[in-house]
Amino acid sequence: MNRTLIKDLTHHLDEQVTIQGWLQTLRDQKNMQFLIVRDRTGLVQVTHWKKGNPGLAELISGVGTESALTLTGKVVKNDVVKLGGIEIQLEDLKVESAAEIPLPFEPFGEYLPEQDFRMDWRYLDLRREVNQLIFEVQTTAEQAMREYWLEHNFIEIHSPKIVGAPSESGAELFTLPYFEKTAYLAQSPQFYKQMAMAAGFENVFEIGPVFRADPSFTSRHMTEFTGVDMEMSWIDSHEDVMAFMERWLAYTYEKVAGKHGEAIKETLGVELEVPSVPFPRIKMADAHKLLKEIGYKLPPDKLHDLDPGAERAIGSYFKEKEGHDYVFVTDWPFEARPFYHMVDPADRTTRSFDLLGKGLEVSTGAQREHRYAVLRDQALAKGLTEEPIQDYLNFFKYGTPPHGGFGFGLSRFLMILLDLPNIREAVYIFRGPTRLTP
RNA sequence: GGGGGCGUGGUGUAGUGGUUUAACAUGCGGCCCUGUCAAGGCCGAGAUCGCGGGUUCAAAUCCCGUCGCUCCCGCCA
Repeated sequence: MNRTLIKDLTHHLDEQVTIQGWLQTLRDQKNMQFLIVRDRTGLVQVTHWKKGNPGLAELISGVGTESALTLTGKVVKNDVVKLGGIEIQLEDLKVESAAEIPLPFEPFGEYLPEQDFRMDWRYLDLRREVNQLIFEVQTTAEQAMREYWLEHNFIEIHSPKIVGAPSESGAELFTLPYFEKTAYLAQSPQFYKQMAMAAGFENVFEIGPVFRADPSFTSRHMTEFTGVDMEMSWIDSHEDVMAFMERWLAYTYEKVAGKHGEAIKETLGVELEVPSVPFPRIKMADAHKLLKEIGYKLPPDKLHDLDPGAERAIGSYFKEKEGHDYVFVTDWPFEARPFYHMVDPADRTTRSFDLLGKGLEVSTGAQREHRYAVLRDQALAKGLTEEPIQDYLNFFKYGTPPHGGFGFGLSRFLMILLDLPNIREAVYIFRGPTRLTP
């Protein structure tokens, strides 16, 4: 099979070609049949003069839209044709796989079913151009991230997703029967990437699944998502992590904008702007002052934290003030952070940050506490006991460099990048508290 | 887990107490017309209005319960 892609048809004028794709529209007339055929690269009109081949005409009449076809014919220039000014004069057609009639919904209709229904028929939903673009962008973004890491001597790791002990709070863990024991699905690669620091890998990254048993019903939570994690050694503070991260992210934007900028603008109406480096930074204490100034009232139980409304307020403040989509909120109080974040002796804040993108929390990072005794004491201060985290604490017994890193949500990043209103549009298959299929 | 909203043919909507044999669009089936191109025209099938109970002479419409979906909050990426 010598398949020609639809986007390349203009290079084959007056030649016989074979194309493969889906029937998007059939206009079945008295004398002529017009088939609009789609592959990943575009659309083309295929014409058939019925009297030339009545048998073929009959076959075509019975083909449902979205059937998978192989078509052979001659490419001709025809200015009358509104779709690209070319058409294929059909000679042969093979129905590789007929689509049942009717379809559950029309992926290319003038309106879309509600999201939950589209999720039921995700493979049809994904046929839409915008969805193909989203995952092309994701592919390019991940490649750019890897490129940047590899240029900076990072090692890729794949940490286990079946774990024997909680890696952080112990909440939000899925349990799993494991022979005679109970295991858990990893809620984070946190401990394992720190283990790589103890192992002398110096710089590591991992892109992999993360599981959270939190029954969260929002447009930005999933029970399984792809975590983008990295950890780097020999840092002085969280500032080193942020400085790396913003360049890494700007590099990713450059690559995505270069490859898909036009398509993104055309299909999604979003003008990609590569964020300038450095990103704005604001310390948590100052963020609280800022919120007071701009009149955002935090609930009383949020004295050491931010709520989503505050994050959106801070995001739009920096967008307006500095024209920046991203802002680091740094130096969080220990009360709002996990035990392994390093506490700065100067002001008792942690050397940590959240990265907000368009007001959405997309990443959390920190310098980690690498001193065994201090780490143990911080765990105890959080009410943890040593026993379940002893394996983790042991990482810091035999020479572990100062280090830090971040976790970053891949789908949340796509939401921010492409202005998607719901994380379910930014992930291949959504997993939520009540969504286990397809 | 707490709170709000929604649930009407396959799909998207209209209808918020009686004039509704539930309307419109799209899709589906049939016929007609035509090198069509967001094709057009005519006809047709398709919903006991999520489910259960109640109020009323009368319920898609009001009330209660329940289920489903959804958004917000909590929590986080």
